[in-house]
Amino acid sequence: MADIPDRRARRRAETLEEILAIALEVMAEDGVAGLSLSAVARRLGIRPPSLYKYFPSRHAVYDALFERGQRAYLEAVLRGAAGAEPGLAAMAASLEAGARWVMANQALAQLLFWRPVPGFEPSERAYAPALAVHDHFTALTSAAIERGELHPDAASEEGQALGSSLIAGLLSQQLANEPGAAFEEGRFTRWVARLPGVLAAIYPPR
Amino acid sequence: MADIPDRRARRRAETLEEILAIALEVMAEDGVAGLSLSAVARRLGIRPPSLYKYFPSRHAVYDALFERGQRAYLEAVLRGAAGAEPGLAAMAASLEAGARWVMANQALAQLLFWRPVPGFEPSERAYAPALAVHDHFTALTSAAIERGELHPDAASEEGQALGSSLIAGLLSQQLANEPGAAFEEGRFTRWVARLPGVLAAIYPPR
DNA sequence: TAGCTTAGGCTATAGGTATTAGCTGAAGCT
DNA sequence: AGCTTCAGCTAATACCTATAGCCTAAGCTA
Repeated sequence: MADIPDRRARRRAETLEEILAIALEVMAEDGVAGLSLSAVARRLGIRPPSLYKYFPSRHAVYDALFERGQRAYLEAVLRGAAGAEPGLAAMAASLEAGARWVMANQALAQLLFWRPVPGFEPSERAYAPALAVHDHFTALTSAAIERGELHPDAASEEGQALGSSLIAGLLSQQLANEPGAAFEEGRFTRWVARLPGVLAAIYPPR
Repeated sequence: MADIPDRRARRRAETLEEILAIALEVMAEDGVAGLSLSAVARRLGIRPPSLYKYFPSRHAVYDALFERGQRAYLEAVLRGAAGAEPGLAAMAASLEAGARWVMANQALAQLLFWRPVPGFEPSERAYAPALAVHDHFTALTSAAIERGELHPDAASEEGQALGSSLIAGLLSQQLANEPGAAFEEGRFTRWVARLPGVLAAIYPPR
């Protein structure tokens, strides 16, 4: 009773997970915008309309994936910083952890950061973790400034814009040009570890 | 006779142009991957199958747009550099001209640089101008090095990777976050003019 | 000018997609 | 034991790309 509080709900949750996992498979094969509910249903062994018992629309599937993706990315970025000395070292660790996550979850990353699906706009709820990621990097920047590793201007709006563009640029280039390369060998990902140094060169302390 | 060498061919070419122009409109409204030949036919006032007299497939339309886009971008980038002093000044002018082109042709730029259409791979012919763009920026870098504005390492593979990531990052962030902003006001595009300075900070001469 | 060719439109059709409506059997609850 | 509800189903609508084949008029040629 308390052991199996709601059998049906559990089975339902399992099926839901299965659907999302298959959707990721399909996206990895056919591209993010190429996700087809019919293909998902086929692989799951049911008819397409039955999927609508779980998600009200194709966009709802994207939204669920978007939310899980943002959460997972946030967690990766936070865990990356956790073990490191605060300041630029933590920033380097966090950026690298995030970049590794992106390279390991390319289809999902494209959905999160490039919005390649025509009519899809994530819900506020799904977008929330992205704000936490932003706050996290703002905090890392502030810590680096306090430690005298960066000029205070690095925390300005323009500094944040440049910082986010740096990592976004490296990853978008890596995904577009060498999606299969290992993190250590990627022409672009190899720069990730040096990104805090780049930032320090542009915003030298004092 | 020599005046109107082939009337039919001219009309055909006109219709072809019209189709591509409408396709751009549709892409701007419904997203790059949301291009529908039926919508194009509807706006042109013909039935969808008639479009196949002009293009053998939807991908062929993308390919024609891709080629024209690459050509136009190449021209923008070359013209930008043309009036400027060689070296970093020319690089700044060229980057800015390219960035302005991207912001003015967002749908096309997404097709060119982000490949958001599931099965679409541009033909070699359509891709050719992209190689010229690459060569152009390599030449600009070399000139800057010769003038003592950059360290020779800027011409290395890793230097080129960073340079292309810098501009790609700024533009992808601008398009994703403030697609409607004017070039001068964009939080990210405002960095474009300072990009050569950034490069010089990372690869200081001597 | 008369006749032939063909480009560029059309309809019909096949097979794919998302989505809605409504039926049904069985699982689970009371 | 009976009731409820859930999770599947089929059928149908309204799109989409793409192919096959018809038909007309524009344009070329004898």
